Amino acid sequence: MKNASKAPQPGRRASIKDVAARAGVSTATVSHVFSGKKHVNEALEKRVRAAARELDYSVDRVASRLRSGKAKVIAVMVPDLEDLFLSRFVSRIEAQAEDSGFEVILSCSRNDPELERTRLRAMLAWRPTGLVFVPCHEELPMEVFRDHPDLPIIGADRVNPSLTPFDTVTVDNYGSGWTAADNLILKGAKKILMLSSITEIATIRERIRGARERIERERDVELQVLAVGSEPTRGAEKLTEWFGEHGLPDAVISLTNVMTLAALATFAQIGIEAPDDLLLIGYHDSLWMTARKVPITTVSLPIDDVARAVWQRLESRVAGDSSPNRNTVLSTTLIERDTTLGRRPSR
Amino acid sequence: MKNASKAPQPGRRASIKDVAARAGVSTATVSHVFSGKKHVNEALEKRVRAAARELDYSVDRVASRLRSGKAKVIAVMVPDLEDLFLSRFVSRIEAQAEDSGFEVILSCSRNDPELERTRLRAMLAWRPTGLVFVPCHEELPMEVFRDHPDLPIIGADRVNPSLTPFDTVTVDNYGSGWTAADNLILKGAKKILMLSSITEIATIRERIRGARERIERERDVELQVLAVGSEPTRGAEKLTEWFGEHGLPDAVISLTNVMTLAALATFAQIGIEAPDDLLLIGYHDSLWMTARKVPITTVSLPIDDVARAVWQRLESRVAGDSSPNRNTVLSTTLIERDTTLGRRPSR
DNA sequence: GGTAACGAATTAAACGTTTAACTGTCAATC
DNA sequence: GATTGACAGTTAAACGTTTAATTCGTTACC
Repeated sequence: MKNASKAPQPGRRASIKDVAARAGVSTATVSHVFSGKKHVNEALEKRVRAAARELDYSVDRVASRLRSGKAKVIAVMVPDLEDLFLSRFVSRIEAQAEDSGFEVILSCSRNDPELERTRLRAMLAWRPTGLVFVPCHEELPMEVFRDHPDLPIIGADRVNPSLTPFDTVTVDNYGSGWTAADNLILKGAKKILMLSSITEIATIRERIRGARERIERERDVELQVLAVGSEPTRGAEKLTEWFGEHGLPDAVISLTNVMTLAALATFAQIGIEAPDDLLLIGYHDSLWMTARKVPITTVSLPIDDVARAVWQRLESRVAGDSSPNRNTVLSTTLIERDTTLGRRPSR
Repeated sequence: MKNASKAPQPGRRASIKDVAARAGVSTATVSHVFSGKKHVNEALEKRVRAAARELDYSVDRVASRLRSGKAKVIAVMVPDLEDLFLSRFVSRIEAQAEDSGFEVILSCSRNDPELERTRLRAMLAWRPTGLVFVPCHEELPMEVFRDHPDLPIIGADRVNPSLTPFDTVTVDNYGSGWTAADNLILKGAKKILMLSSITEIATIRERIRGARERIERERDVELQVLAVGSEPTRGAEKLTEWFGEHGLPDAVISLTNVMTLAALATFAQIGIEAPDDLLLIGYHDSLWMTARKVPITTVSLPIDDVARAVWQRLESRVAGDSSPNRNTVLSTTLIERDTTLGRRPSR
């Protein structure tokens, strides 16, 4: 008879008590073995581990978190997981979190403030260590945060730093619009069209504002903005329509990836081509933009840097940093490719 | 003096006890108010809610889960979150989960079996209700699953149904390869090149096997396979090299999205074009493939259906369905566009 | 008026851990 | 050979909920 084997109830999972009983030690010792917080005799440790294996025991993090109050979990809330920027952002945050030993709980508000509120509430009920939050609306769900006064929160991307009572990391959308417009103006564009899905998103509005303020410095340049919804084929139709009414502009700035596709589809359909017939700048650089006969000039957003900065800030807050909120703004890069080249010699 | 207000400790979060004390009721009543499992007098309920609001109380799901044993949480493990298929898959699963009131914890193995093992262990320590698992390797981490014998698991996509002791939902990769090859053969292709990043992934191998078996039925058609790694520019170089050595094939089947980009980059660089100089079929239909002058023929993978089937299976398992494991295989669609058109009349 | 039946609220025992406080044991120090 | 300290292990009390069992009061019924 080698073990004081008290078999656990048939259906139940083995708990620390079962392991302790089987190994003939106290539950405290078992806990010490698995948490490594106190040294235990080698022979004992072996016995404990053996017992655990035989019972298919594994620590229940829920109980552990309840008692100790500590758990390495961060919550991530984004408005749209299909968005290229956001899905990559989530991927990066996830990687950093895991490398630092954090678990990730994920939620998506699908651009619905009401959903955002309820899902946020549900996530935070798990008492995560921190929250990475990309809001879907300027109106933040403050009552939810009020219920969690000590929760470190880092806002990212679609956030208005000046309205946000926590750290933020954003991209210089204003500057990117300015730069794009500036580039086109220098190439002699007089009539510029900005193409967006919707203009309700803060980041998009900033891009437009940047371009507009640059253009206001010129007397003979005009800026138009066309919002066509997020459906690319429908967008292409609307753009065609617009071209019919207003004539071809000198340049198009498409404010999202999908809008660039809509623009290209339109161009192909009505038989015009950048840079011969107009100039084109897209937003959010992506592999397919370079693998074409005429690679596309784009504004590249520093996703990886945003993720890094967010994580860094979060780790520092979690570690107890209580300095005033900081707004980190990262700048974009205009990657100049063929669609903004000077007109090519021969057509 | 309207309330027996016993203020909670300064730093501490308010617990159910604090709320109970402040509202002058028992903790059970507070619990009933928030869980809705038992009716409580309207006036009392009001008092409880008021007290909760004043104390910024919200239920601690961790404690609740510990006591009740129930929690609606599902774990999701995928090998790569930047992959278009997988990130969309995760998005869909997440949406379905949330709609059914489940929380999602997410982890990414980054194609590393060791990471997969440890992260899986960490996730499952939270005792989720179910697991959606896209493995990174044929060798499944069975010991981890052994520790959680009652956990419903659904394997998806990169999984070999015949080696898997749980439900699976996969795509008919074999059939897709067969169909693609068949299509090209009917158009007279004699020399077909399959372009992949790596051939270690089960799904990729199946696609190749499908094409190979179709081609073996012909006496005068040959199939070559070229693996060029997952870096697109490096891939383009290798492909150029290959063209130099072996001459142009009649058709290229690029087995991933990124490989399609590598192929297009190569074509652009050496000045050839589909379908004039060779035919091209890509995998994984994506918006940018249609918004070109010559839209690309692709094998479309039914991601949304996969996600739906996975979720359906999971819900049924969670509900107690103990029927034998089922392997669901969804078929792909070849969307024929311009890159496999018969040679165009004029060049 | 007595009792049965019911509903609403309370009591107190869990759930599976961690951990402060405690008990031995053994070796080192004077 | 007492005293001290260090170390290894145990005891038992939490952590914040849920919930079975219980109490109490009210109403309904004969």
